[in-house]
Amino acid sequence: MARTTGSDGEKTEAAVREAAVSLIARLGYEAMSMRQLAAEVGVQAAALYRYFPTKEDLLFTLMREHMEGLLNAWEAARPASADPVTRLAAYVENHIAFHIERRHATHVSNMELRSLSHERLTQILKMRTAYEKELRTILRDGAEAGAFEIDDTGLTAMALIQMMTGVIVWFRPGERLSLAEVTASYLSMTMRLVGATISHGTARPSGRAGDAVAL
Amino acid sequence: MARTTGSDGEKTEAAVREAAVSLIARLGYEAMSMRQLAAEVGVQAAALYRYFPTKEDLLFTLMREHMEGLLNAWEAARPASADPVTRLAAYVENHIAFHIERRHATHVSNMELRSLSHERLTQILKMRTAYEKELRTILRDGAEAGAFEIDDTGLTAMALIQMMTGVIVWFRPGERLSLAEVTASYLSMTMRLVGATISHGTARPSGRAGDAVAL
DNA sequence: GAATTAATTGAACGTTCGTTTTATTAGTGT
DNA sequence: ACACTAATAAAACGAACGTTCAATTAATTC
Repeated sequence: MARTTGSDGEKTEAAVREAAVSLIARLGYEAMSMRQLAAEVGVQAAALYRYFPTKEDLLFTLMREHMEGLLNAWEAARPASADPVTRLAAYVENHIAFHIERRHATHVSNMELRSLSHERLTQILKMRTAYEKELRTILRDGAEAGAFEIDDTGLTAMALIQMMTGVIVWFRPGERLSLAEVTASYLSMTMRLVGATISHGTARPSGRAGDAVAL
Repeated sequence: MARTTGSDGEKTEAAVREAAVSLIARLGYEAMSMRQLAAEVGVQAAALYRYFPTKEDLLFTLMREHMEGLLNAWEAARPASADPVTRLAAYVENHIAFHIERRHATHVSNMELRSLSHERLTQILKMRTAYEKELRTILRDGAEAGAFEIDDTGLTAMALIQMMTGVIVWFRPGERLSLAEVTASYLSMTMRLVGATISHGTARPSGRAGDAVAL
């Protein structure tokens, strides 16, 4: 046989991407075979090579677009305000919303870095560093303005990002906690962690707030 | 050829474990071949099967012993005191010390869970859950005693563990920060995050402390 | 409706994988 | 010195891997 009725390149490529993200997140990049991916899409393995020249190209494309999406989301969400507390809150809210929305893709981007070539790894890490730098800048500005009390800006940024990203490990939509509740809790924890002393306008979560922070 | 001069089963097995942890951490379980592992040990691939019946058995052994080590370390480090702040501090110190000391093994235990059979995965997760429960208990006790201010015990425990474990991603011994400095910073961040209000005896880190906590 | 292009199949290629089998040598107990 | 066991090498197994190629059909263009 050959071309099948109703076949459409764009649709197939989209299906491949979607299935790949899900399969790689579940099995891991090395454990997923091209034949497995093809079967998930409902196509023969050879057909995949019309859209991605190699398996690694497919992985890299998924990762690059994920990171670009993250940077774009922050670009769109970043507030005009110079108030560090507001900026930090926006960063936390955007980070959690984005990562919960794209749990599988985040998993792939965080776990499969070692399967990239050196050059492509560098490219992805550059984007990641740029994103983290945004947080460090907010923390430094806040510390200098006296709004935060922070030991070490770099260390605090890493701690916060790992804490927030970790949400994708245990959070399942529709379970005990809603996205809004989780976000509110993480916001509250973040503000305490950085010793925020200035309040901002976001609504309060379940009731308790910190001593040092009024949310 | 066959048995080589000076060959010793115990030494070979230890060398296999060590090399396996390092290789799996660097390449991933699926990407590491038994031949590669054998070459690292300086032996033929077939020799590995004298010590581990299958590749998955090897992985499972490494993981199980890592988790047992973690639980034992906490058992030994857990303070007799009932003071939640002291107990939380001990948990944080033990967690960071253990994970930095065994960065590679931690990486393996966190990243390669999906390569285990269902039954073995359950076994590892049971140990992990037991360890996390220790933290939840401390947090709940502290909250009930009024020593902590916590929104959600489970969520806070996950956030703390992910924050602390994340240290292995960026920490490199002998770089900018010492283990003691990192531990002190994480202790400080932890205490603020849980809204600790009671001080305890541990020495202060670099200078700044929180508003809510005096360390 | 013929020519062209797009999408896919089915079969095959060489390589590598985890694992098994058999043979051979080093060490150990007597 | 001799039997026995422990530790390995060497070779081979079938299966699965990523990828390529030629053939074939569906859709599109003119």
